[in-house]
Amino acid sequence: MIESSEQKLGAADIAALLRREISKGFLQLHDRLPPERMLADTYGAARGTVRKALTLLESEGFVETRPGSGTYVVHTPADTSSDAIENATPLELMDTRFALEPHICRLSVLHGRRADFDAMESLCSRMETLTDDPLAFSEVDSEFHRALAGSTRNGLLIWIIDQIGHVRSQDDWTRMRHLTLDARTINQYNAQHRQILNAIRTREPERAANIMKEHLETARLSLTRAAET
Amino acid sequence: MIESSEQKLGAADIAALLRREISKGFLQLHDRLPPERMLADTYGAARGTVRKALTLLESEGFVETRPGSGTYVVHTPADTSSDAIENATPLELMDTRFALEPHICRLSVLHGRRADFDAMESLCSRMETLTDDPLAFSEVDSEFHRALAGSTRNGLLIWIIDQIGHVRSQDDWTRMRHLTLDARTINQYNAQHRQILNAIRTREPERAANIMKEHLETARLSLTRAAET
DNA sequence: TTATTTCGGTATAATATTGGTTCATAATTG
DNA sequence: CAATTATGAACCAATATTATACCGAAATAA
Repeated sequence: MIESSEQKLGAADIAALLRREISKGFLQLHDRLPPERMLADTYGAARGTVRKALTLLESEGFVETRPGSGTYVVHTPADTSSDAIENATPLELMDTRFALEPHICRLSVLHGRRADFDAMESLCSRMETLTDDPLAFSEVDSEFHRALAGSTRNGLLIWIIDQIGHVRSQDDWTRMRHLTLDARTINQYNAQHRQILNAIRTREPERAANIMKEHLETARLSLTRAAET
Repeated sequence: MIESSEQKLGAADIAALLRREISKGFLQLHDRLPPERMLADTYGAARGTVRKALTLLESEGFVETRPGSGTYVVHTPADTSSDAIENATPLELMDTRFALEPHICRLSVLHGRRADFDAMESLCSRMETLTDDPLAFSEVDSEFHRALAGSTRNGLLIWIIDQIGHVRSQDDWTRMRHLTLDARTINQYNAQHRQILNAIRTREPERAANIMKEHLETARLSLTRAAET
């Protein structure tokens, strides 16, 4: 939660805590939860509140409660947020983008529509007003690359780009990324975005792909530059 | 509205912050947000402002607010995962492989080890004994491409290849795929696999990538050929 | 086996917390 | 300047939480 250090816990909060215990593996399949009265004690809540929390978890399919016996874990956590995404390194991400994005440019030439390009154009314009706000810039930058992927009309590719977008927003190294984003670099990015968009508009797939490669090379450089400091 | 350092937060800003909390997983599905009054306090805004932000998030479908109870997270962006994979078409998959696999060849040249190549070699040998068992062949074929991805040592790429491997095993069009796999086609694939592996072993990234493109083009052709029948 | 303890299931009334609303005032923006 | 937006306080209605008591099912010990 956001800042719930010393706050009275409600049923939803207790449910949230237990949900995390389960998906982190501290409470495993078929484990029995502590008795309601004990949970009430450890969380500093009344038994009725704990009971509501358990009812919530039961309706979500996490636990099963047997009268007279106890409450048991029934749900093995779905690996929604996969390790590969959470532990991906910046360099792994760069290599992946090197694989995907130039070809995405080619596909955009094939399948993109006027409206897609117009949307990307307006994103370019917005980015050009953000040369001294690295944080806002990189958010719009993500939107641009997402819009580019969207113009391929390829649901699978779009999904992949979305997934690795979650990597990009990973805390500890977006920070690193922002360190390297001075106004000069941002201007360079903006110019490259425009060139890519123009090449796609004029239906030059290889040129678009090549500029994208340059663009990624620029990004990789500023990344390694940041890693050295 | 450009400065992000230390400024009074508007409704849109607070909405953006909360949206980030949700998409980063700090606020998970079914979690209850802190009470409006507390949010107002932590963000240094009036309750009415927080309230506007929450209304925004509710109209975007991120949260749901229940009078007398609280505001709850009802949407996490990462849970759309399986749709894209389950509904991907064979052609979408081909385009995606066109994006990924040639570059994977290049990375394999950079990061692959002797043991990786030996493993791929033995897969090649096994495939060459399966010219008249399309089903077994395509299973080993998947293994080969997976092993190729593995040789990049890039966890993110490997994960992506694994994911789209689930697409390839989709029932109704593995059937379509097997229709096109006569002995002649399989022999062609086998030859291309060998060529790719050799190019990687001799450290020729571009040649490996180009043969992979040919390989995929061959696969695409036999796919469209199957679709016409 | 029986007796005892532990556990969840249920009920109740008083109290606390939460979102919903309104309004006059101050601040910010164009 | 005018217009929009944020503020802070008050009050209302809906809901949650608490504290307590008692019941029946299940596990445990004699």
